[in-house]
Amino acid sequence: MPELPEVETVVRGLCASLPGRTILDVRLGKTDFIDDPVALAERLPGARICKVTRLGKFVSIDLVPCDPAAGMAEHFYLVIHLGMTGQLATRHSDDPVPPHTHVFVALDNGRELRYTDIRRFGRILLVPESGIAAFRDRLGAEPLEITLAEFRARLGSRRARIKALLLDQGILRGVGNIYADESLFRARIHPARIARNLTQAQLTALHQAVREILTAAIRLRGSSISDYVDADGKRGEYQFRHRVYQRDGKPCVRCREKIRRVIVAGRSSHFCPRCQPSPRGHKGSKRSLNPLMNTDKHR
DNA sequence: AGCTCTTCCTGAAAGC
DNA sequence: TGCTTTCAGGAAGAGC
Repeated sequence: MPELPEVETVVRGLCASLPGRTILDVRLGKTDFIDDPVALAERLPGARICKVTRLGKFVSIDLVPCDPAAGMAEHFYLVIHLGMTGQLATRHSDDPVPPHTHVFVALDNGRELRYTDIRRFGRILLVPESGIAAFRDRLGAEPLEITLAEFRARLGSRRARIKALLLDQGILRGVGNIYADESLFRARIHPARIARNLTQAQLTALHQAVREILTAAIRLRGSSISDYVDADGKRGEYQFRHRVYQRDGKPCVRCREKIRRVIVAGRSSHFCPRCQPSPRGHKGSKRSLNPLMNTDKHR
């Protein structure tokens, strides 16, 4: 499932093949995951691809319309979220087409950009130049760029569970279930901890853990759990480095305790019960009869 | 404010 | 064996 490292890997692949190309034609299969399929089919042909970037888990393709008559044409952006099973790849037009391929963007070099998505949880939309700043702003901070001070400010005062906040794209953009669990394990923080009850040291550790985990995952071209492949159809290798994600029942690499899976914030969460101690008073551990035991010493 | 539930969708795996 | 059921999950929206 594509999260920041997977999308970053796809974007790097597309950067090698798309910029400078002109779009000749668009063909669409199922369109229920496309914001405005008519606009897509009308506006893409003739447009030139300037660059490809990542915005959290979104791929953003910067386009300039072909409009020789009207000199200064406004850029627009083809923005793609890969959802759970989305794949973006450039292929030769006569390469075999995998099932569930619903968007074909023909390029001026005999190749085409294809979007394949088994479950169609992905999204495709067009964003005008005038809307791209607002689109970016309603996403949270880039996890690889956020400073410690800003990280603390965004998370440290919240009453929600830390796992829910890590997954909230309006706070941090790009972290999903795999890297949230892996980051919390590295920082030794239980996923159900309330964010504002964490110590400054724990927030610092988490800030660093998120960046280290994401950086390491990008280096290994992401995690291939089921369907994920990059723009060249290649699988990632970070799944072999997972310490907790989908390792429930297996021994913790640090202490040999069995990794557990629980639902936190509606999502399956994997953690080591010994390395990531449960919050006081939370179900699973006996609630203390002494109310003083439930006060938070750290704030 | 933040939680749970539901919806979207398909294929894999479990259940019978 | 072959059918049916269950589950998984990113994000958004409803309702509490």
